[in-house]
Order: sequence, then C-alpha cells, then structure tokens
Amino acid sequence: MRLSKMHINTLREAPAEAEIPSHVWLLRSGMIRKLVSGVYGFMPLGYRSVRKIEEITRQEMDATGAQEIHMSAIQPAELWMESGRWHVMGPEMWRVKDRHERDFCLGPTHEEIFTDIVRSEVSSYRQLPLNLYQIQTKYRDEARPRFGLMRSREFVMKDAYSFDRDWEGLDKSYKDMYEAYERVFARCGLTFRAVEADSGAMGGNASHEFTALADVGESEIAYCDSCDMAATTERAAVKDAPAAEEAELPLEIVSTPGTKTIDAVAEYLELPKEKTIKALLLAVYGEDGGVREYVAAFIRGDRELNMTKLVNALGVPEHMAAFADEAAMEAATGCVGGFTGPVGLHDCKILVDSELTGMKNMCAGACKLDCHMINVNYGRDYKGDVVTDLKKIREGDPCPACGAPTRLARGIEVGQVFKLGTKYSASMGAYYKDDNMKDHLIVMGSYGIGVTRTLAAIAEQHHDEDGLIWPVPVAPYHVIVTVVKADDKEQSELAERIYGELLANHVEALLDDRDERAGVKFKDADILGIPVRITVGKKAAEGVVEYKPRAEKKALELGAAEAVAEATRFIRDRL
RNA sequence: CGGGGUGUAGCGCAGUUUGGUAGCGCAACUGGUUUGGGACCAGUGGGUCGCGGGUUCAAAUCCUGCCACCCCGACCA
Repeated sequence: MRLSKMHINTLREAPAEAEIPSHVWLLRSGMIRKLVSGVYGFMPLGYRSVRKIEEITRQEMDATGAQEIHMSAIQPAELWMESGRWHVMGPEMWRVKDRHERDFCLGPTHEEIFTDIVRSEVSSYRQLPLNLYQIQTKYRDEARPRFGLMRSREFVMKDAYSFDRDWEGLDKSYKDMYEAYERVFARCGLTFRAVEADSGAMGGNASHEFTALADVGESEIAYCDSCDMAATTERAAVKDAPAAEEAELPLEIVSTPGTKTIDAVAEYLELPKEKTIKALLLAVYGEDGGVREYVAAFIRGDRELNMTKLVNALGVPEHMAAFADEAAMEAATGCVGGFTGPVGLHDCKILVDSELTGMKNMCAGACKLDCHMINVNYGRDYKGDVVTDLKKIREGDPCPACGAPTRLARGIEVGQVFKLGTKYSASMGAYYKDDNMKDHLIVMGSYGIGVTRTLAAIAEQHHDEDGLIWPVPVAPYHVIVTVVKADDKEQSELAERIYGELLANHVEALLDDRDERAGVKFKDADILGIPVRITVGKKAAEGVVEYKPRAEKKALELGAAEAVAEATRFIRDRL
C-alpha cells in the first residue's frame, strides 16, 4: 500500500480523554476513533491489526477441531428467561424492545444461544464432543467505560462453547482450549499469566483467567514464586493466621467515645489492629429492589473484605448485595454504625471469617453507641451462621498452597475459560441419548477472548516514547519503505524496486511516497509502530539504504538487496 | 449510582472572575522558499462558544434546567 493513497490521520497531540499509553497511541496513530463513551470504530490500520488477532485466534481454534459459526448479536429474552439469567444479569445487559414491545438483548455473551442450537441439533452421543465458536461483536452497558478499548461497551469477542458427554470429556475440552489460549496470546506477543479465577455469574465450577501483565490493568492477581499458585485476588484463598494460645478472659464492655473506625478504636484502647474485629454491614436485595435480608460480616480489623467470597458464601449474584443503608439496618437488626459487633445482633445473617474462630480476647463493637466489647471469643460469645474465608489476599500473605510469601501483580483480562458443567443444559434442557437410548445432560464449557481488548493489551505492552512497536504477527503492515525525497528520481525508483521485491516475498509492505519532509515520515512510521523501516535516501544512487527495526535505536546501512533479504528474514522469523 | 472536573474550529487550549458580539498553536487550502527526525514566510477557509429557558440595550461570560464527556469510587461473563 502506498501511503500517498492511504487514509491515515496521525495526531500530533493526544486527545484529552486518553490517560493510558495504549489509549493515547491507538488514538494518535489514528487506528481507532471514538464514537461515544465506550464505543470505538476501527480505521484502516487498526482494523488490519484486529483482523490479524482474529485470524490467529481462528487458526488456533480450528487446530483444536473447533468449528466457526456466526450467530446474531440480537437475542430474544425468552432464552435468557429459560436459563434464569434475564433477571440475574442486571443493568449491564443492553436490553431492547422491538416494535411489538417484545424483549430482546444485545448479546453480552452467547451461552443461551449456543445451548439452544445444540439442544435442537444434537441428539446422539455420536455427535459429541462438539466445540463451536464465533468471532462477533458483544455489548455490555458498562457502568463506567474506561481506557478506550480496555473496557468498552461494544467489543469484539471470540467465544467458544464445548459440548461433551461427561465431565472427563469436559476436562479434555477445557485443557485443549486452555492450551490454545496460551498459543494465541504468545503469538500476539503478550506477556501473560493464566490464573485461577472466580466463575461469577457464568456459573460452573472451574475457571481460569488469562491476564496480560500491565500496571494499568484492572485485574489484580496473586501468585507465588515458590510454587505454581496463581489466582485472581478475588479467588485467591487466604491462609488463616495461626490460632492464639491464650486463656479466655471475661467479656467486658468499655467506653470508647467517638471511635467509629478500627484505627480510632485501636489507638484509643492501645490495641494492635490484629486484636480487633471489623463489621461490614450489607443488605441482599430482591428483584423488586427491596431488602431481602441483612448481613453482617466480621473479619479481623487489619483485613479487607473480599466481596466475591462474600457473595459466593451468600449464594447471591454480586449486584444483588451491597453495603446497607445504615439507618434502616440499625432499626431492623440492632446494629450501631461504627460500633457494631457480633454480640447483640438480631434478624441478621452473621458471616464470620474463619480466621476469627482461632482469635482470642478480641475487641469488637458492642452494638451500643460509643462502646466496644473486649475479650470477645468465638464460640463462647458469638457464632456465625456461615464461617468461611472472607478476606482479601495481601502482598506477602503466606501462599495458600506452600506458605511462601504471596506476590501481587496487575493485569488486563484478555481471556477466560469456564467449566460450566450442566448449568445451561439443565436449565434449558440440552440432552443427548447414549447407546441405550438413555437421556443425559450435555456437559458444557465456555471460552472467551476479548479480541479488541487484546489489541489494547498489546499496545500497552509494546510502545515507547515515540509510539507503538507492534509485534510482527499483529502489525498492520510489516515493513515501511520511507522515501526521503519523493521527487528524487533515483530515490523513488529504488524505493519502488524494494517495495516490489518485498511484496514478491509476501512481506506486507508500505511505501511512504508522500510529498512530505523526511521528519514527518519518520515520526509517522514510529507512531504507527511498523516493525521494520527501510529508508531510501542520500545513498540511493549507490544502491545503499538504511535498515532499522522499530525497536532498535540505530539503523544499519545495507545494500538494497541485502535490506530486502534482511527484512524478509526478520518478518518470517517472527510470524 | 455517589464524589470531582470539563464542554469555545478536526486536535490541544486561552478568553468567563470584571457582560460589549470570539482568539492562539497545530492541522487543512493557495503561492513561494525549503528538504534526513513533526520547516519558514505570506495569504485563505472553517465556530448554532454542548442544548434549552431566563436576566440585560447587549451573554462564551450572569442565573437556571438539561445533556455529553473525563477522572476517582461503587459495579463489572
């Protein structure tokens, strides 16, 4: 492609809305363009890179035997009613009505649609296992779209669904997908980790998230250098601190005026925060928006609550639980904001972090204004309706698997795989017949890759102060041939020859034949992040050009033929 | 949804405090001079000042309602 004919528009300055490097450079390179908040369009170069990620994904999916189909983004509400998710999904689901007032949604994911296809088209064990996938636009009305393609309301996703006869089959399908995902992200040039994840609203009982490491990532992972433990911080189990070896002292109420926070009460009573109990007051809401149940969760004062573990313990969807309106909860349960403890509550479910059962002589709120209790002991003074791990993991906490210090890192969730089991086949009635004509539920898995988010993750990991540096497999073009003086006959002829030879070698080449100053062309080539630049300039008459990989600081002087050979080799080695 | 901020030309911004009929840089167009890291000179075009209502002789500027966008938080297959 000749740049003189191509529609590109690089920006000298970043639009004010862009905060992180991937967003800045994708906008400045003119690869993407915002339409409204969380909705982006792809310009010629951006769309080429998107298609490359799609193609890599497609190749790796096909290699596992998965088959590509294409379903509509518009989905009838009935299917979501059947699975039970029409009401579970919450406001993130983009709901629309047709002219007859019938309910539809713009698909945020396609479990229902694929289950529906398979239940009507698969009836025999001979048709299983089956893995169907699509690359398609998804819609999620995010509460807060952010960082360009990173968290957008419309995005391209590859979603695959596996259908097996039994759990052993699912294990195999899951492993195949997991390994395919490792190949996809490796080919995209990402530094990533696969970590254990919570399966959330997807249902199912096992999940891994593929996280591209990046400081700006919204996903936080915990991992261990001494063993292979790696999990999202939501998921990571936290080892309880060892039980205290202390005699139980008599329960006492003490006056603690104005100490509404753990910091304040610990300071006032001169106690370490580890000797205090923190109360988190929550409400579970029903579908009508009213309070269904009040919940008080107790964890050690120095810990933080892990909301995911809490809602899992309650068995409710995450958006149906939230911090309670204090006044209403005080009236209903006898708690006192800032002074709530596990002793003295009523009409309220009590969740206790397992660690507290081993702690002796703790300080907790007394459910009485300006008062705390000391020497509170589990078993003797209070009990939990549920006792489980409710705490968030911290850097340095002992690894739940081996005890070595845990490390934390941030990243971008570019893919996730789930073992769904029979959640959807059971709710929607997807069966197959075995060789005795007996019906069995199909065992399912689902597997997603955020294609456009992957593009952003790659940009986030591959840029410098001058612009993008695309890994060859996802670069919009491989080589850019820059003509320093477009009106110099020797230069333009040599550049044309090099350009032609590159194309003949099946290298995707750009020819910058624009009537621009050299500096403009160099700046643009750098911003666009084309992996190799061949500059045809002063020494064109001698047949000498400059060869420079984008990631290198210095250029090499080579003969034209050598430069073509070198560029061709560079690209082939990395594809 | 809560808190904060911003809306003025394609992009980045000034002007708003103290009302007087809109400006700068970049980009675009024309001509000339330049020509190896975002050139220079001269000229040109482009704006319902987010939208609606109000105050006023006069509103980008003051009052008011709404909308959009961004950031933090809540939330997030």
